[in-house]
Amino acid sequence: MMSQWELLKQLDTKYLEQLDELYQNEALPMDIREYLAHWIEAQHWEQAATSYSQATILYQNLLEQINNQYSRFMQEKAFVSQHNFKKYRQNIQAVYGEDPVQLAKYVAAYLKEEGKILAKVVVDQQAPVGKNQPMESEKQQDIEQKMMHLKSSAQMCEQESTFLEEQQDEFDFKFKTHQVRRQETSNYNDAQLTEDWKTLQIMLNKLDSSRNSFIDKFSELLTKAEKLLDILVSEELVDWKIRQQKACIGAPITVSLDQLENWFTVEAECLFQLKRLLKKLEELGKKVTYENDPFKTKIPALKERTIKLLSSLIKSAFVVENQPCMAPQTKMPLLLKTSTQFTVKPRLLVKLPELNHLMKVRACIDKNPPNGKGYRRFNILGTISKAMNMDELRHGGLCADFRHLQLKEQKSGIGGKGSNEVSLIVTEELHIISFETELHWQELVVKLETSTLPVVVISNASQLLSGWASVLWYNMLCNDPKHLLFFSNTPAAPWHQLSDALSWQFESNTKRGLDSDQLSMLAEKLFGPQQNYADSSISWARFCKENLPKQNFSFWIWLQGILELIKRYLEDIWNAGHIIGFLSKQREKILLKTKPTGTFLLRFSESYRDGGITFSWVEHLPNGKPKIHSVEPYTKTHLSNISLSDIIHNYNMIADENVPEHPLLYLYPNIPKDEAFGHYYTNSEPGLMNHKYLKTKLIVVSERPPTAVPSTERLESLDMDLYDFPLSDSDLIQLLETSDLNQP
Amino acid sequence: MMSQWELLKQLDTKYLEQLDELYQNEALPMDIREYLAHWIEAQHWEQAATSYSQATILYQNLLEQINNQYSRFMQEKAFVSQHNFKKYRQNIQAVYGEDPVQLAKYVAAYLKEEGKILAKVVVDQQAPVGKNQPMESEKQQDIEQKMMHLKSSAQMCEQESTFLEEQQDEFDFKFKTHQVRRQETSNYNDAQLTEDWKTLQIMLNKLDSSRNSFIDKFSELLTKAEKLLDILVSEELVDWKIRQQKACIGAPITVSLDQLENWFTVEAECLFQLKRLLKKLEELGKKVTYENDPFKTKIPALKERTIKLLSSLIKSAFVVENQPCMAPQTKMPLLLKTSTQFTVKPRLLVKLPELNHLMKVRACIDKNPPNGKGYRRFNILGTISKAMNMDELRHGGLCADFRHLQLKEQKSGIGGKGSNEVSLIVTEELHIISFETELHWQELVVKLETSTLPVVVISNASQLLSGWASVLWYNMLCNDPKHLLFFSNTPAAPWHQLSDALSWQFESNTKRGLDSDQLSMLAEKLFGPQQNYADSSISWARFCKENLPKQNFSFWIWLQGILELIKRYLEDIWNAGHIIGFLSKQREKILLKTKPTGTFLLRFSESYRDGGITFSWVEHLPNGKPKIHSVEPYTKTHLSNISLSDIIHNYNMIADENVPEHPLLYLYPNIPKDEAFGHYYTNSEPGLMNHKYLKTKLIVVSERPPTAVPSTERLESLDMDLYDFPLSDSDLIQLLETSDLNQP
DNA sequence: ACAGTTTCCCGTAAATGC
DNA sequence: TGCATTTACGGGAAACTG
Repeated sequence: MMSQWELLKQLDTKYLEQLDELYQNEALPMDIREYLAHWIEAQHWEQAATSYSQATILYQNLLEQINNQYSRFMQEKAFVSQHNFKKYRQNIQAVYGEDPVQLAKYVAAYLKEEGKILAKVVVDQQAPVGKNQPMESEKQQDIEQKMMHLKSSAQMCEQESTFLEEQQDEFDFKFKTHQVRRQETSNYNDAQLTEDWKTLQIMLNKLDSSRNSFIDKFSELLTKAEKLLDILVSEELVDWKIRQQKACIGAPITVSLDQLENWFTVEAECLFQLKRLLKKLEELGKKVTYENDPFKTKIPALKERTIKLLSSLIKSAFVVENQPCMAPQTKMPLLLKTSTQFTVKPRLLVKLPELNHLMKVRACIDKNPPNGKGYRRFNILGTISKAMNMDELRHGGLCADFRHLQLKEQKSGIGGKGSNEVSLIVTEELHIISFETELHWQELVVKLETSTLPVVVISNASQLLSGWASVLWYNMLCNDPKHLLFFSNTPAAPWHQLSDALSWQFESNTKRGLDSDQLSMLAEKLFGPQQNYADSSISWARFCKENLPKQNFSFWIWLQGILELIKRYLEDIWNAGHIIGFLSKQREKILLKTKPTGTFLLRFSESYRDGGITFSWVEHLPNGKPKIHSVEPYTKTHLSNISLSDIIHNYNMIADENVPEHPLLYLYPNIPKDEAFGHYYTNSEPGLMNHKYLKTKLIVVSERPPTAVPSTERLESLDMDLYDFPLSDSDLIQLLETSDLNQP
Repeated sequence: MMSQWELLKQLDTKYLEQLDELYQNEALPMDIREYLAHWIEAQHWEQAATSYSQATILYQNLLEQINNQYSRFMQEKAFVSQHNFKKYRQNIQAVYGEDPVQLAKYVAAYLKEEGKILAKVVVDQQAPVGKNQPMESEKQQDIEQKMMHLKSSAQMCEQESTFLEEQQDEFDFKFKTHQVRRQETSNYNDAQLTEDWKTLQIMLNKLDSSRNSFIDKFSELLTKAEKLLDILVSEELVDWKIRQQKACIGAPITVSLDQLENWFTVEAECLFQLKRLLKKLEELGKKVTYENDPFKTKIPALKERTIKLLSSLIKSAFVVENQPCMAPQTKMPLLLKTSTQFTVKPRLLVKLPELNHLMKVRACIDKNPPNGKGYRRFNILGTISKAMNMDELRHGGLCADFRHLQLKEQKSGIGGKGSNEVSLIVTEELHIISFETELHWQELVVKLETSTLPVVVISNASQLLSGWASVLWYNMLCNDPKHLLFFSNTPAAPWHQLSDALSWQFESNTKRGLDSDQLSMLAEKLFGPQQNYADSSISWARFCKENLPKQNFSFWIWLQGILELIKRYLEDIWNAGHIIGFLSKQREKILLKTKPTGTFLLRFSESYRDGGITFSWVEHLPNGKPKIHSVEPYTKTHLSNISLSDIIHNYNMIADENVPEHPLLYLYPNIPKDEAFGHYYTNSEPGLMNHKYLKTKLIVVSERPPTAVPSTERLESLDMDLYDFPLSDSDLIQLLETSDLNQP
C-alpha cells in the first residue's frame, strides 16, 4: 500500500507548500519522515503521547530505525546521507532523550496535520464548484439506496413469480385430476367431487388474489423505477452535463461517468429482468386463466410501460463523454480547426456485455443548421461510422471512440435560404456534431441520438484565442446545450463567474491559478476601481472585441498573451509563486516603498499584446524618498534566448567608466534573489571548446539615467535632498570629492 | 538619358568596390563627380588634357559649376554640403590653379576607368561561364547568316515558281492555240504550224530545263535546311540545355530561349513555305506534264523530305523552359516536396500565331520508371492538361505554364518487379516529369514529347539540403538528361567544377560569391593542405554523406548551415564584404598578428552544424607577443535577438569591480569598427514609454580569463614578461600597488 | 530497436473573397 | 478598397514503418 507520505508527495504545489511549512519547525527532520515513512505511520504515536513507557519504546525503536537506515547508507556509500542521519540521531537523542513523550506528541501532531492536508485535497477535488458537497453526497446515497431497493424488489418479484407458478401448477394439477376423476367415475361419490370442487374454487380464488397482488406490486415497482429514472436523467445527468461544461473551460473537476453508468446499468438490468418476468407471466396466464384474470387484462399495459421506460432509459443513456477536441494537451475542447484531426467519444451508459460491438454509431455535423446566410457548412472526413465497444482491459465504458476525424468546409455556390439573418463572425458561429445509432435487442428497437456541445470551427491557429473565448463564454453562461444563436445576442458575464473562469485558464495550463489579489487587479482593469466587484458584469464585446484603452488589443488577447508567455517561458517561477504579475503600478509602489532598497517584484506589462514581464525595484534615495525603477518589459523574443531568471541574475546598470551595479537584491517580500531564482540559473556548462573560445554570455543592462545616483551604497550616508533634480556630471564629481567616500 | 555615373551606381557590390577604390586617390572628390555628373560627362577632358587653353577653360567652367551647385545648396539650406563644396573649390584652386591640364588628365582618366568597369560588367553578364565568348558570337553570326540565306533562298524559290508558272502558262496558251488553229485550218499554211510546233518544242524544252533546275535548287535548299536544323538541335539547343543545367544550380547566367525560338520559327516558316510551294508545283505539274517531267518524278520525294524535316524540327522545338520548381525565390529548382505546389513550363520554340491554343499538353510523371524495388511512385495532382498559348502582352513564348501542381505518393501494396536492384535513399531517387502533345496542322500530324531534368522528390523541408545536394551533383556532372540511376554509381567531382558550383550557391542567394581565398580554405578542408587543388576531386559520400572529422555533420550540411545563417542574419555585412568567414585559424593568426591591438575579423565556426560566426581580435601583450582571442561562435539563436553588428558594437569584457573594456577596434585590415558596422547598429528608437520604463539592451560580455591582463592600457607600460603564467588576485594587486597607475 | 521517412500541425505570410 | 477569412508552407516534432 502507498504510504500517506507517498500520497502527500504527489500533490499539487499549493499543498506541498503547506507541507513544507508544516515541517519548517524542525521537530522532526523531513529526511527521517521520508526514509522511515512506513515505519512511522505504522506506530501508535497518539497513544504514546499519553504514556511514558510506550513513548520510550517508540523513541528507542526510532533510534534503531535510524541506525538501520544509517547502515543501509553505508552499504550504498551514500556518505552525505550517512552524515546527516548521524546528526539527526544525535539531535534526537539530545532533544528527546529526557522526554520521549514530547517526541511522540510532535510526530502525532505531524501525522495529524498531514492527514488534514490530505482531507482538504479530497474536499477540494470533490466539490470545488458546487458548495453543497455534503448535500451532493446525501443525494447520491439516496439514489444508491433506491437503486438497491429497486434491485431487491425486482429480485423479490422474480421469487414471487416462482411462488405464483408453483401455486398455479398445484391448482392446475388438482384441477386436471378432478376433471379426469369426474370423467372416469361419473356419478360416483358426488360428495367427494363437490368437496374437491370447493377446494379448487378456494385455490383459484387464492391464485386470483395472488395474481392481483403481484400485478399491483409490479406496477408499484415500475412507478418506482420511473421516478428513479427521472432523478437520474433530470437531476444527475443534467448535473453531470453542467459539470462537463465547466470542466471543458478549465474547471479543475473530474467528471467521471462511472457512477452514472453504474446506476443506468443497474436500472436497465432490473427493467430487462422485469421484461423477462412479464413474458413468463404471460406464459403462466396462457396455461391457467379465468374470467377477469388480471394477467389477461393488465399485463399488456405493464409490458408497454416497461418497454417505454426501458427505451427512455436507453435514449437518455447515450451521451458524449469526451467533447470534440483537437490536441488534448492544449486543453481546448470544442474548438476545431479545418483540416486538423480531432477526437470525440460518445458513450452509452448502459453497459451490458451483450451490447458490445452491437451498435454502429454514425457521426454527422449540423443536422439542423440555423437559417443564416453566411453560415458555413462542413463535411466530416475520416471514419465517421464506428461500432460501440468496451475496452475491458482499461475498465472503459461502452463507447465509440472517434479519432482522426477532420472538418472540411463545403465550398457551396450560394448557401443562404433566409438571407437577412444575423451573420456572425466565424468564431461566433456554432456547430453541432451529432451521433446516431440503433439498438435492436430482445424485441426492443430504440433509435438513439446524442450530440456534442456547440463547437467553434476555425481555419487557422491565429483564430484560436478568439474561438476559445467563444467556447469559454458559452459554457460559462449557457446551459442550453444547443443554443446555436447564442452569439447573436450575447449575454454579459457576472464577475463572480468570469473570475473563476479566468483563474481556471491559468490553473488548467500551469500548476497555479489566480489569487484574489491578482483577480482584483483584473477586475479593476475591466471595471475601474470599485469597492466590490461581485455585482459587476462585463459585456462580450468589452471582454474580447473592444480594445483596451490606449491599446490595440482586447482584454482577452492581453490576458492570453500573458498566459502564453507563462506557459512557454515562465512556468517554473510562476508555479513557484515568484510572479505577482497582476498588480497595478500604484499597488506596486505601496508594496515596495516600505521595503529595503533592492527589493523587487515581477509584474506583467499592460501594454504588450503578446505578453511582457518587467521587474521593478525600490531604491531609497538619500533624501529618504523611495524611488521605483522598472525595466522595459521582456517579451517572448527576449525570453527565447535568456531565461528571466538569468536576466535577473545578471542584470546590472552601467554608466560609462564606472563599475556596473547590480540593483536587484530581494524578491518581494524579502527572499534573497539567489534563493528564489538560483535554482533556475543556467550554469554555463563546461562545453567542448572551453579552451578554444572565450566564453560569452548575454546580459541585460540599463544605462543609469542622469537623474539617478551613480552608486547607491556610496551615497546612502550623504544626507542630502538633491536627487530629485538632475545632476550634471560635474555636480556628481563635486559631490564625490567633497565626501570621503572614494577611499574604501 | 541616364548618365554613366547613374549606371555605375546601380551595379553590384563588387563593381562598386572597384569604383570606390578608383576614387580613393582624391584627385576629384566623389561628391563633385556625383553632383556634376552630367556636366562632367559632357566635356571633352581627353582633348583638354593635351591643350592648355582648353584645359583652362574647363577648369574655369568647373569652378563655375561648383559655385552654381554651392548656390543651390544655399537655397536648400544644406549647410554641410555648402561647407564641403566650398572646401572642394578651394582645394581645386590650390592644386590645379597652376596646372589645369593635370585636372583634365585626372578627370579623363577617371572617366576612362569608369568606362572599363562598365565594360567589364557587360562582359561578365554575357559570358560568365563559357570562356569562348568571341567564338560563341561568331557561331551565332554564322547561324544568323545561314538563316537569312535560307529565308531569302526560300523567297527566291517562291519567285522562281511564279516565273515557272508564267513560263508554263505561256507554253500552255501557245500549245492550246496551236491545237485549236490546227483543227480550224487543217492543211492550211503548214509551214506556219510547223514553225509554231518548233517554237513549242523549244518552249517545252526550256520549261523542262527550268523545272529540273528548280527541283535541283529546291533539293539543295532542303539540304541546307537539314544542315541548319542539325546545327540548331545538336549544337545550339544542346548548348542551351547545358547552360540551363548550370543555371539551375545557381550559375549566374541568363538562359533565354528567345534567339533559339527565333531561329526555329524562321526555319519552320521557311519549311512551311516550301511545303506550300511543293503543293503549288504539284498543281502546276498536273496542268502541264510530259514524259520524264521532274515534277512528277521528284516532287513526292521532296515533299517527304520537307515533311520529315518539319516534324523533326517541331519535335526538337518542344522543350522545358522552366524546370519544375516549388518556390522560385528559394532558388532550388528540380527539388519537389510532396503536397507542395510547384510550377513547370514546357515551351514550343516554333512560335507561329496559328498555333496559339491549338495544342493541349498533358503532364505525367515517371512514364518509364526504373525497375527498382523501393522506387516510389507518385501521382500529379492539379490541372495536368493545358493548352499551349502565348502571352503577347508580355512578349512571351508559346508555352503551357503549369501552376499549382503537386505530387502525392502512391501508397501501393507491393511495388517492386525486379527486387534485387539497388535501393537508393529518397534524395538520390530521380524522377522525370514528361509532357506530351500533338500537332495537327496543314496535313501535318506530329506527336511531341519532352521532359524535365531528373527531379528529386522529398516529403519534408528537413530533406531539402540533402535533396539539393543531389540536384547540384547531377547537374554539375551529368549532361545525360535522363540518367535516373546516376546515384547508383555516383561519380566524384573535380574541384575546378565543384568550386564554381559552391561559389554559385552564395552568389545566387546573396550579392557575393566566394573569392579564391575563401575557396582555398574550403579546398583545404576537403583535401587537406596542398599546393594546388586543380586536379583534386571529391567523392559524393565525402561531400555530403560522411561526417567531417570530429563533427557529426557533413561538409555540405556545414556549408549550407553557414549560407542559411548569412541569408537570414548576415546578408548586409556579407554583401558589404565585411566577413572573411572562410579562413583557417592559422591564416587568421597570420593576418592579425602584424596588426594593431584591437584589429578583428569575422570567421565562420567549423564546429557548428547550423552555422556559427565568431570574431577574433589580436592583443599585443606587453611582452610583445601577439595573442589572438576568439569568442564562442554566435548562432541563429543569438542572432535572432541581436544583430552581429550590435554585438560587435557593445561587446565588452568585464571583471568584477572593474570598468568594462571594449576590445574590438578595427575591422581587418584597418577599418574603424564604427565605420564598417555603424551603418547597421540598431539605434534604440525613442519608444512610446521612454519615461515609464528604464531602457534596457542586451549585450554580450565575456569575463576576462585569469591568464589575461585586467586592463591592457594600464599595464602596457609595465615591461614585464609575466603574463603567460596565471596570476593570482594578490599578484595582481601587488602589481597594481607597486606601479603608480591607479591614480589616473 | 531504430533510422529513414512521412505525417502532423503551429504560426507566419500571402492569397482570396466579400 | 479594406477587412475577414482561408490557404500555403517552413520547420520542429511525433508517428510511422519496414
